[in-house]
Amino acid sequence: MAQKPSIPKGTRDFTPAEMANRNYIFNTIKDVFRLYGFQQIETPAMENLSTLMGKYGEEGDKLLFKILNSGDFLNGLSDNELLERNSPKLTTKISEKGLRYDLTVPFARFVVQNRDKITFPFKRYQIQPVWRADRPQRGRYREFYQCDVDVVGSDSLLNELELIQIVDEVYRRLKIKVVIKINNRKILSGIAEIIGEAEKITDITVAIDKMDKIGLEKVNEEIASKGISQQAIDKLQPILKLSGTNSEKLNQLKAVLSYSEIGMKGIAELETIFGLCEAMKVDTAIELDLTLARGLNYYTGAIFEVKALDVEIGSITGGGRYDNLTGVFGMEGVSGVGISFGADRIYDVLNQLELYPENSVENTRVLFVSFGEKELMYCLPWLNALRAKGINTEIYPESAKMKKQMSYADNKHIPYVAIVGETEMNEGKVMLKNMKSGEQQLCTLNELLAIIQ
RNA sequence: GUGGUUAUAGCUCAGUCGGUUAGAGCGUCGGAUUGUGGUUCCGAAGGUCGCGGGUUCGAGCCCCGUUUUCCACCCCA
Repeated sequence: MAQKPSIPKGTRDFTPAEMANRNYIFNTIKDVFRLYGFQQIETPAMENLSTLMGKYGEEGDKLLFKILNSGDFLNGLSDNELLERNSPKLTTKISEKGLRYDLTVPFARFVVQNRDKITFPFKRYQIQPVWRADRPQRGRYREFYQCDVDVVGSDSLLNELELIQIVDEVYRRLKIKVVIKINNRKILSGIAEIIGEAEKITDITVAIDKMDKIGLEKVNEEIASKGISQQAIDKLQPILKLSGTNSEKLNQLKAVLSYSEIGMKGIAELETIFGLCEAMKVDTAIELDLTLARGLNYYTGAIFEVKALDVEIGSITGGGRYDNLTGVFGMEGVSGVGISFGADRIYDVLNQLELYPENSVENTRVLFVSFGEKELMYCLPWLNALRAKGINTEIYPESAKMKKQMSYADNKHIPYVAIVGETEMNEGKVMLKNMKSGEQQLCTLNELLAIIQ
């Protein structure tokens, strides 16, 4: 055998059956997005590296797939530069493009670049693959789809509400039980401020984000290792051990954060959002979770994460508010808030729970079986007529044996087979076989339509 | 990037202590059945045992390297 073909690690092929299931997810999500007035855009798979670099932290830069310049990419490089073996420095000289890492940064770029063509508040959705040079493992791929919805150019917390409603509706339709975890970056900032470590906020949030995984003790260890004083860590404890309902937690927080203006603002925002959700009777449980920090450093207000209740897979949706995302591209003062559905993880969840609907509408409804040139010419107008009625129809393209043609129909789960031979042609009919019951009858075109429609 | 793990037919996997010609199920193809699939029966094709090197009289099996798979960490959807 020749060399076995393969695909890059962390990437996947999708069979027709798998695509039917994936499209079910994408269509469900899309339908809900449109229901709330969001419009679709697309951006290129590759962006200039200058757009991407520095937006995801230094870790993110490493996880970017970089595209080698075309042609003689070593042209203009001195031998000295090559001998230095300084990869990051060399990278900037031999690669100027990279594959997108998420949809949010390209979207920010899009807004800045197309500001003359869009009306604010701009509500867009975007469903495209993103790429990360990560090491793949369960629920983690190097190529995966994100389904982003964002609103830019509006500070209103109504947007946060609508995003929560979208989450609520999407997972209701997909029949996945979830919990929405919510937090607010301003509260985290307030906490850092109160304990006197305002500038260590990132370290603190990264550490407490791991609360679920490694527990209180290890979180404290990690915080300490970042050079935060024991005194500050002590002050942090009551906050990490918060309990009760959302409003109980908020009240406890109010007591702790009363001297932090920003912290109190975060609390007020959360109270508003909870109030709105209650008024709108959002079904899904919403849980204030201070350990929710998320790595992306551009969130400034609400932070969301959605976890599936019945499957262990990490978060399947995440997002938040970022006050000045377009600022890095020279457009100040535009606030945005958005969330991203991880289609591939949702796909894994649905696979594990087998929650797909039965009807595969995309499938062929009728297969014509025929035995030769004459029969073929007889069938083709029938195919035209059925397709004109919007019925998915195909004909087996070779005059193969009946057994083979029937097996083909069977494997493709085609519910009806129309058999055409001498007898049928003489009568101007076809023999229609129901593949499930095995019954068959001679039909005119209208009789056939009546049966299969 | 760090640590561990895996690799045998298209797929899922057996393969004893290192011993002759590497097996099964499923799938594919052909036949039983020239116009009837899903069930059954018969038969066939399909392998550089991931790749490269080493140890040995002899390696799918042991050793080294490399690639790959999966898992944990980092990080994340």
